[in-house]
Amino acid sequence: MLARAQFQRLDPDFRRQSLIEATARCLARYGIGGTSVRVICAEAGVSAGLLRHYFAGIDELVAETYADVGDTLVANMIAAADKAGPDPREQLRAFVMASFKPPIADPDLLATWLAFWSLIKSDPRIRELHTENYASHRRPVERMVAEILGPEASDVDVRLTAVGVTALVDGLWLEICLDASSFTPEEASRIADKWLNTLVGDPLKVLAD
Amino acid sequence: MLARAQFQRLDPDFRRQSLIEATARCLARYGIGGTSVRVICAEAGVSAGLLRHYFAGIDELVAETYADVGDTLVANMIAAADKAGPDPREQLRAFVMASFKPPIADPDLLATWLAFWSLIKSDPRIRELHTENYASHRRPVERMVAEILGPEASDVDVRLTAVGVTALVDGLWLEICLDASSFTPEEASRIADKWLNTLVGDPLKVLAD
DNA sequence: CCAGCAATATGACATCTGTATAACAAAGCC
DNA sequence: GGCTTTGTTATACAGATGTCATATTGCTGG
Repeated sequence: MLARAQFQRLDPDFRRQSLIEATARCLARYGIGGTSVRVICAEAGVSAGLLRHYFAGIDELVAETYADVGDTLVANMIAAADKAGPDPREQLRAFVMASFKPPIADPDLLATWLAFWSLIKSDPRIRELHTENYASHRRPVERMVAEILGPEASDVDVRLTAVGVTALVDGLWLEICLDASSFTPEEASRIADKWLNTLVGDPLKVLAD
Repeated sequence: MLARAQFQRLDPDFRRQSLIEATARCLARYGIGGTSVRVICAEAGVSAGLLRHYFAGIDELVAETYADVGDTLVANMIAAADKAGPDPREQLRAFVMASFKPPIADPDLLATWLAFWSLIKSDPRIRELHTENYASHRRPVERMVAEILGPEASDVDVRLTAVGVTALVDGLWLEICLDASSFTPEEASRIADKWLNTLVGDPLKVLAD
């Protein structure tokens, strides 16, 4: 009887990445409570012991998954902004609108995100990653806002405007992921447009009055 | 030797409530992953077996905690709105501003909330409670918005305006809880004020243009 | 084609989980 | 004061968890 190969020996980098992606799928599907070493490895089609061959433990794997998902997300949004051309106003608009359509407006993504957020309290590494990711999300917003408002705008104006943009986008994103039936992506875009016009419509001293 | 009383026999309603509050504290402090039957009961100063004397299981206890925390939250915000007097505009403003100050703007509360949200995917009861709580949060917003916009405003206008208010408030609340250093409650209020003026400044056809 | 290394699998481990069961004890009733 | 009720504890159990030590196995350089 011819013995079938019992496993495949793959490129280490590929295996690492496939474990990370399996973790993301599990977090999206089962939440943090249902995502264990064995569940992840089954999803990746791999024995449970292999996890510790590539990662110091499940906590490290989850952290690397956070970094991976977060980077992909920010990269997606920046790519959307870049595609909008050179006008910073159009860039910001594209950046914002990308949040209301797939793959960003996605209940699975929110579920994954919630799993990460729920670890911030207990896991210092996750807390660190969150701070980094949040900064790399806000940085481009502040850059675009600064360009739109022009050099006369104060730092406070820029900062608060960016905060306002981020807040509305996060809130709409949250709601549309939690309950897609409460409003459509187009409606979200209309709301966001109104808000953007208000915030960056008057080029001077928008919020610090 | 005089034997000390080994436990206290308390009013069932009181014990139930103390278990619920202990659960809320544990969720805030340790997250969903660190909140087990034994941890909750230790926090409540009670033996582990007692949980099942008052609740069908830990899932039910967590669900009741969700209902309790959610109701308290909504009640707080409605109380803030009521204290603002009869003008619906001032009511809405007070309702919104309450989100940026304690006890609503509180990292522990967000942590608790994240724990609940992370269960929506897997626990149908939690999903149900979320829908209810969300509705009871939006209902007063829509009521106030409708009063402000007046009878000429279409249902779509009212709905989308309420969505916009809720989204900005949620986003600002999220950010201020996650990182209190990024802006102050006063700054959040200024941003929200600007948004409210935009949304309900023009009494007609605000968003459906 | 063989040797040796590294990727992968296997099984065992202590610990923690939620729950079930039974013994205990505190308060109320007669 | 004894009895009943039931709030409360203690213990045990099966299963799941993360990790570890060890045994395989696939691949590659000679």
